[in-house]
Order: sequence, then structure tokens, then C-alpha cells
Amino acid sequence: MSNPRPTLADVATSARVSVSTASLAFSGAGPIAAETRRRVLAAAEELGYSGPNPLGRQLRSGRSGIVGVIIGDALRRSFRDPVSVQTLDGLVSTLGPLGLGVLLVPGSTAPGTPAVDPLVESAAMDVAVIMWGGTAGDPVLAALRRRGTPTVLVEGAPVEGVAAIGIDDRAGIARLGAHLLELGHERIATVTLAFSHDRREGLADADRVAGIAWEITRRRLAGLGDAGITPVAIWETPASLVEHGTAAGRALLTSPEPPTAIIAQSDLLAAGVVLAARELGLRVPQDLSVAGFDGRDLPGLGPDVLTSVAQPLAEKGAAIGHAVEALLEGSMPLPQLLPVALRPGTTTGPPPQKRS
Amino acid sequence: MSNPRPTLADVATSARVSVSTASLAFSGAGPIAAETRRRVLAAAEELGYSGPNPLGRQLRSGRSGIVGVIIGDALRRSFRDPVSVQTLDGLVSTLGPLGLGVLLVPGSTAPGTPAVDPLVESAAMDVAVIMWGGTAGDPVLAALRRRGTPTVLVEGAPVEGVAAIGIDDRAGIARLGAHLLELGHERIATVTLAFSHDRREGLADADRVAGIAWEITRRRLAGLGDAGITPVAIWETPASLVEHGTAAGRALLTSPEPPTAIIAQSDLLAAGVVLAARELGLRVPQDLSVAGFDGRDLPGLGPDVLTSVAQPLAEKGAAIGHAVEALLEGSMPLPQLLPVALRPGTTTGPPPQKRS
DNA sequence: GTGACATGTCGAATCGATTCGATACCGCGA
DNA sequence: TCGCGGTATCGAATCGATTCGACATGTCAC
Repeated sequence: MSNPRPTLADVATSARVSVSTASLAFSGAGPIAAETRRRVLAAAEELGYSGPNPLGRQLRSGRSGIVGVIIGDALRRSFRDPVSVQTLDGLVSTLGPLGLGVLLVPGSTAPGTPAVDPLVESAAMDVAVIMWGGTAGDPVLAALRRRGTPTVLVEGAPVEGVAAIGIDDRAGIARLGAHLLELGHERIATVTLAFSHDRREGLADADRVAGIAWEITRRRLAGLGDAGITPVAIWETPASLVEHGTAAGRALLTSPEPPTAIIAQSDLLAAGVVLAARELGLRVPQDLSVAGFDGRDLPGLGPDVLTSVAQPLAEKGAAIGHAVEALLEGSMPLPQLLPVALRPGTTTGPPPQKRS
Repeated sequence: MSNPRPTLADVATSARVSVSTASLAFSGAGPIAAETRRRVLAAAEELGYSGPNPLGRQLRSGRSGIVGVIIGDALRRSFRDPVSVQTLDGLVSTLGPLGLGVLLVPGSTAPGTPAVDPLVESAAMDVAVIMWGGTAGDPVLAALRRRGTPTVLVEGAPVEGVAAIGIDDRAGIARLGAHLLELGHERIATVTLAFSHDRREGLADADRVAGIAWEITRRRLAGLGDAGITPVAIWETPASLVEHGTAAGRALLTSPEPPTAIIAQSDLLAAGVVLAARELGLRVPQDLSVAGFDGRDLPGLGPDVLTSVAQPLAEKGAAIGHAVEALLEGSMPLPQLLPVALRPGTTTGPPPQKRS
């Protein structure tokens, strides 16, 4: 009973037609008599043949119907951030109706390793999507280009021949900065995303800042400059997670001259900062203003609503999906920069009175 | 320059060897002179040939190297639960070194729809993993069996010919129940996971309970019975999310005779219950004991540590990975029931004094 | 010197489908 | 009656690799 699975040829024989006719019966691409078709289908049913083997079809068409999504070094880390998950969800929703599947591809074999996962080199994928930009001279991107796999770079630095989708985070952060300046803040610190694969944690000096490899981190930092802000402190984190925000908050708020406002590069980090502030007995926003980025509602902050910049996650996923579609059709989609919107919450307010 | 990509045949011609020899040079499966090999590789380099086309290889070997992971109806919902993410992470970590990729496959085309996603029928996958059990007579499982795709069922009811991996949640819940009984609780309510695809929210009567389709929900409920508990109320939720826990908590705690303890079938739900209790001015655990399931540490509960049952997520992922491996080798892995451990926290205590 | 054996290379079959061009057959109008 | 156009079917080539058996060469022992 568990014989080698029946093939189209078996079905054709059993239905007493040629393979080509049998193929027609399934694909419907070509003229076929209703009666013949019925006979083929009946034979298939009887033999337990459940449709054409995708492998054969793929070889012929040269298409695998698979979109490789390159996530960071660890699924766990990427997916603890709801931003990743929702973007991916938007992508899957767009790709599904097109009959495309999403293959999860780790970027590097192990966290911190530059070695590219073998899947990047060898998996059958029609298009690749690099979810988190990528650093300059990214080996993953290099491998994909060598293979000739059309690629969509999300939140990355523009690269010739690679489709780009991103949000206008730089302008968003600038608006956030302007908001805080209007409120009267003068001592503003910032908590950033990871600088590079080394994922250090702590205060960053000028040298460190100059060496930022992740485009997204650099760009959001630049947004502050656009607003005319020179942060009194820049704290880099290993990843966008609440606990790293808490660590940052503790450190920044216990420094000799603590900031009156902290801009975090993500909502999770901002939530962590708020928790740290509470821990230290500071009231938000009376004693400290905190702003985040992404515009998701987080549980755990109680009644507080984080001041943030909302980015359209589902739309981003859809935009990536459309870029993939375009690449499959052989055209290069235009770079897209999706708009973001300042979303004032209850965590920002005027700075505390100077105790002069 | 963007000519049709070079094939192994092109490389072979250019290196003045036969295709078979060229193949050997890449695969290393067979004797080949170092010099010949060098020449082939050089020719490949020059032509811009980046290794054998996976499609061709796959057809020949009959293997795609892809494991389809069937997630619920919405990625968003599944992945907001850290339990899913961590299990998946464990799975990817185990499969990666084996050269296997994970294809994300939505179960149904749209939430609530019984229609099976076309990917289930047509994607090239060597093995399928159904992440959340599946209901009785699951159309997805039926489709996979029809295709003859070896399948691993996670947290599901045992099915002949399908590999099963799960945790001993029933015993875990029983232990949790015993713990509460020891503390002296008599009025215990429970907040469950989804009953079926209809994902209703609210109190469940006996009829409803009898019709539970999701095995995992049924089993965890049975654990209560094992402990000798007849819940004073059973609240079903659409999904394991904090907000559904909050809704459940509000309803259960404002009922005429509120429970003194609530067992939630997941930590996220339990966290929601705790938040609802706080909202209503109840102290945890003085006025209300709350227990969850999964044993993850959640941000947002402040200093409280949820009493819970810890399940080994990374191990679960690894166990699934090994089951996949076994199926690929043609053997049927033994069903596995991973052990869980009661993890007492600060959210359970003796019931409040009776106000008699 | 000859047979046994290892090594390296090649030709051809094979995996399972799709697709193009050829062929057979039909009815219909000239 | 012949030829034409359209429909249904078939045969064979094709996609890009792997793999088996055959063959040629070289080495070694007897």
C-alpha cells in the first residue's frame, strides 16, 4: 500500500490516455474533452494520486513559489518584537493569495557569527526578503547577489539592483524630537537599537556612533539631529526588548545629570524605560518624559499610553509583498518610504521645574 | 549579462569535462582528480555559476529539504504568544543544522474558514508539522494524509500514522489544581484556550464543554478534573492573549459569587486576569489567587511572579525536530510527552477569610 | 607478461511534470 | 468531393541535476 507514490504517468496509463493529456486534465491549460478529463480524474482518484508533484512542476517552470525571508540571527529575538511579527503577518497575507510560501531563513548560522546560513546559499527561493536592513557589506546580501536571487531589502541602506521598502523613520524621530523641544526639554537622551552584530550594551561614545553598521539605527539617530537635538547620552542596546530598555533606563536615570526626556528607538525599549523610571520612584511624565517608536499598544504599562510614532505595519508587509510580486514579474519596484505619524500619548509632558 | 543563468552543462562544457564529472566536482560524491575538480570550479567561477540549482537536485532526490509548519489561521495571533515563537525557534535551531528549511503555512485561507490554504495541498514539503494539535477531523490533517506527507502533530490527539509530540499538560494542570486545593481554595474558576475554530468568548455551559474541538483545551480542562476540581465557572477565550484574559477576569470577578482562585490555561491569559483583578481593586494573592500555564516570565506584571507550570519550550522544539528527522528516515518516532514542572510564584496564596 | 584491482571519466537513464509541434478526426462551406 | 478551420489527443523534447554502469588507464603482485 505504501508503494512508490503514483505519478502522472501511472494515472495516464490507467486512464488510457497519454501523459500530456493527463497533464492537461489537471492544469486545464489547453483543450480537453470533458469526458476525457473526467476519466483521468477518476483514475487519479482510484490510484490515490493527489495532484501533480510540485517538484516536477517547479523544475519545468523554474519557479519554486517560495519567498525566502531572512530574519536576524535568532528567530527568538526577532519574533519577541511584535513589530517583526506583524510585518511578517502582513507579508504572509499578501503572498498567500499569490500562491507563494514564506520560507524562514536564519541570517547567520549562530548569533554573532558572520558565517552565512547554508540555506541562504542553497534553498530554492524565487525572491529573498531581508527583514532588517542589513549592515554595510552584509555577507547575506552578497551571497544572494552571487546567486542572482532578486532581493527586497527592508529598512536598509539603498543598494543598486535591490528593491527597497522602508518607513520614514528619520522624519518620524525628528517629529518626536520637535515635540519634546516644544514641551521645553533641553536634556534629552536616547536609547537606540543595536549598532552592529556585536550587539553591545551601554553608553556609546562618538567613535562607537561613527561605526554604526545597522542602517536603521543610524537613520533613527540622524532624525534627532534633524530636529536639532544633540542627545546628552546615547545608550545602545543589543536588541529591541523590554529588558534592555529597563537596563538603559536605570543607567541613564541614575547618572549625575539625568535627562528630562528619553527617546527610545522602539516601543519595547520605551516601555522598559518607563518601568525603570517607576522603579526609581519617578513619575512619568511629571518627572520624566518617555517616547518610543512603532506605535503599538503594549500591555503592561497600565493606563499609560506611550507617546510614539506609529508605523503602518500591515501596509509595510503588503508593500513588501507587492515588491516581491514585481520582482517575480521581472521588473524592479520603486523604492518605497511609507509615512509615519506622531502619536502623542500620556508619557510625555513639560520638563520638571528646574530646582535652581 | 543577465543571460539565462549558466547550468552545470555549461560549466562542464567550459571545463571540457562531462556533466557527470562536473556534478562530482560539486557534490564530492565519487572519485575525482584534484586537478579536474579545480578546473571545473574555475570554470564555474568564470561563468558566474553559483552551485547546482536546487530545483534540479530536488527533483532527482525527491526531497525538497523543506518542512512545512502549519500555524493557525493567523500568523499574527499565533505569534503574539511567546510560546509559539519559542517553540518555533527551538524547531528552527534543530532543523537548521540538518539543512532543512521551515516553510510557514497558514492553516486555513482566512480566520474561521474551514477552507484549507492551497499551500497545504501544493507546496513541496518533505514533512509537515501541525503546531497546535488540530481539531477532530481536521481538514488540514486530512489533506496532508491524502498527499501522503509525513506529519508531526504537536499537542494533538493521537492519530494513527501521525507522529505526536506534546507536553504533559494534563498532569501539570492537575498539580496546579492540587496546589490550590492545598491552599484551601474551594471556589475555583478556569479560563481556557479556544474551544474550536469558532473562537467564542464567554462562559461555557456543559453542552459547550462537551463540544470542545481543540484537544489541548480539552486536555487541560481534564487536568482539573484529575485534581478533583469542579470549576465554579469555565470561561472560554478566542485565543491566548492578555486582553482575553482581562475580559475573562472582569466577568468572572464581578459575578455574584466570585471565585477565590482562577486557573488560566496560559500565562498570557493569567496575566490578563491579574490586570483585571488590579483594576477591580483586588489584591493578588490576598483576595484572589491566579495561576497560569507555560512558565514564561512576562513583563508587565511588575514584581509579581505568576504561579505557573513550566513547559520546556526549547526542548519541545528540539523534540519536534527529531521527530521530523525520524520521519525523513522513514521511521515513525515514538510519541513523546515532555514533562512539566509546577513553578509556584507570588500570585497564589490562601483564600481570603470567609465573611460569614 | 598477465590478471586483478583501484582510480578517474564519461554516456545515458532518471526524477515528474509541462509544453510545443504534429497528427487525427470532425463538421461545414464551396 | 475537396479543403479548411477547429478540437482533441499524442509524442517527444525539455527543465537541471544525480547516479549507475561501462570503460579506459595505470599500478601492483605473482
